[in-house]
Amino acid sequence: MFRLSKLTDYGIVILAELASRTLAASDGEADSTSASMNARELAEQVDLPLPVVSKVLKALTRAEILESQRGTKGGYSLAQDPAELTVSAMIAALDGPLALTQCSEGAAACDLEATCSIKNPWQVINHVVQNALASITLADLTNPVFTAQHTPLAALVDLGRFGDTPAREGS
Amino acid sequence: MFRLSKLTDYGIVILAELASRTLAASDGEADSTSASMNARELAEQVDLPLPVVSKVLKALTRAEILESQRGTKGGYSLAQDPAELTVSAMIAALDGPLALTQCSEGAAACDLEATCSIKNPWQVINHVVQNALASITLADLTNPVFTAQHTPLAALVDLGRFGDTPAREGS
DNA sequence: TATTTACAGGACCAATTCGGTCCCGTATCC
DNA sequence: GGATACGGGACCGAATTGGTCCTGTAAATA
Repeated sequence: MFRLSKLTDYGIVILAELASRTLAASDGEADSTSASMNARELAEQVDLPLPVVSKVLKALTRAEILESQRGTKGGYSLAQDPAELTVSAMIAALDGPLALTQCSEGAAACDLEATCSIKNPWQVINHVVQNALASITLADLTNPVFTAQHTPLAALVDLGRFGDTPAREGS
Repeated sequence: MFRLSKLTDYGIVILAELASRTLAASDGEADSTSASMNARELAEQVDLPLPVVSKVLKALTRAEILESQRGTKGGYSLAQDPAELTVSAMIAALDGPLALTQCSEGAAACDLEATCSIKNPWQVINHVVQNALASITLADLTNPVFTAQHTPLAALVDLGRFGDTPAREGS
């Protein structure tokens, strides 16, 4: 069904939570100090079982998207500026690298090589999707413009269209 | 791992085969008459088990991407102009509608509603990906520009605007 | 330094999904 | 009427996935 795993879904929700906390706490200095929350707090906040949240957090830490602090006052905090952290990176951290099709995984993974005439195009598709996902950052996700209920999504939606696709101007 | 199913993969290979046949046969009139091939021929051509190919063909027919002809001289042919048939449509036909996350599937599918602050952005992401996939057509896939081995993919990648390396990626 | 808190890393299992096969029905051609 | 081919599912084994749990290690506090 071409969907990403629940873990990834959770992960992004969690990151969004952390990002909004960070935003709420410090104003001027965005990436210097991120809010720190431990697994339990986050689990409550997001209303998911602790073990699950914990699992996700570990994975994100391993991917260096989060930083962890052990001990009594331990917890997790963002390791990157939300504006630099792309959706594509989050997905890669939790779901593994984007690989829509066998062919695109690597050299000999696809045994249709001989007859498959569109090997390359698949890679192209991968790239297009990859880039689409790389064009959205965590900051975008927590941006009130998007969180509002009935927003002119159109702006961002058009983003994906190839003719006009500014929106990523901020880079 | 955020990949689409093998069935979809096969489907696109099959469609590409059919499209290139069509292209080879008729020149001027692109969509008026599409090449017709039966399941067995296609299976051989693509080097996949007949039952599998057959399954894919049925699904594509149901989605009205292909037209079928029964009987002795039966077979399948493209129901649409390759230039009009998008990758997104092919995927939808074989993998179901694009729905990256529970939230985006429909109203009450997601029980995190209360706490999930990024419901809407997920939909945005869906759309962005959707549009990325809608920007590539079957005709593109059979275009020699793409099928050539080491092609300037850059062209298409840039197509996505997002530039080759989204600046953010390399951070 | 002993104790408590919290993360790290896996092992593990149940449940779902996916890939692939098969079968029976119907339409078309000869 | 017989042969060919598509149509629609049922079905099953295999591979993932979602979720839990357990053992270790690091940090803070008394």
